[in-house]
Amino acid sequence: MNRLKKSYFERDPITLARDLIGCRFVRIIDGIEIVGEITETEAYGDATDLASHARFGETKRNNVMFHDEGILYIYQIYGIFYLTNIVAGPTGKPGAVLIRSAQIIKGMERAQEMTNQSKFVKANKDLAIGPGKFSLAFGMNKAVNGISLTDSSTVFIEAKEGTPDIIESKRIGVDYAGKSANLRWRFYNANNEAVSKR
DNA sequence: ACATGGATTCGCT
DNA sequence: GCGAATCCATGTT
Repeated sequence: MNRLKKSYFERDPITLARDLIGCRFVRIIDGIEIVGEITETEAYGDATDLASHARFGETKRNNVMFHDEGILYIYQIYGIFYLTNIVAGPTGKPGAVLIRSAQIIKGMERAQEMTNQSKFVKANKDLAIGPGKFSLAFGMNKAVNGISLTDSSTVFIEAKEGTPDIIESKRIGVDYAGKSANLRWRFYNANNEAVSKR
C-alpha cells in the first residue's frame, strides 16, 4: 500500500502517462475491492494538442482538466461509453492521461459483474482492455467525475514496484488531429498481454 | 431550439 | 472493413 501523492500528478501528461504504466488502480465498490495493474495509457496536452479536449478552451464538459492535478476527468463518448482520464500538470496548464487498459489482479468477479451491466459489452478474457471496457470493469462513470485520487477512499492509485519495459506509439483514434495525430504519446507495457493493440 | 458527431466496441461481411 | 448503438456538449440558427 503506497498511494500516489498529489505531487506525482503535478507533472506533464507525457511523463505521467509513461510513469503510470505498472501502477495499481484500486476501486472499491460496495466494499468490494477491484485492483488492476495499469498496462496502457495515452497523454493529452493543452490547446496546442489538436486531439485534446483542452483545444476548445475551458468548457462545461472539460473544466476539470484545467484544475487540480490528480482528479478524475470522466467523459462519455458515442452515447454509450465512459472514458477514464486523470488530470495532469504542470499546475496552471490543462492536460490529462487516458487510462486505456489494465490487467485485473483482484476482484475479478465484481469487475465482470460491472462489465456485464453494459448492453453492448460482455465480460470475457479481454476484461478491462480498451478504454470503454476499463471504465466499465472499474465502475467509472460520470458520478466519479471530479473526484480526487489523492483524497478518495473508493478510488486511488498505488505506486508500482520495479520498472516495466515500455513501448511508445501513436495514439489510437485521433487521425483527425492534424499535426498532433502522429505524436507518439501512447504507452504500453511490452511484457503484458493486457493491451488493446500491439 | 436544433443538428452534429465523438479519445469505442461488437458483430457481421 | 463497416454500420449500429445512443447521450449530451458544442456550435449554429
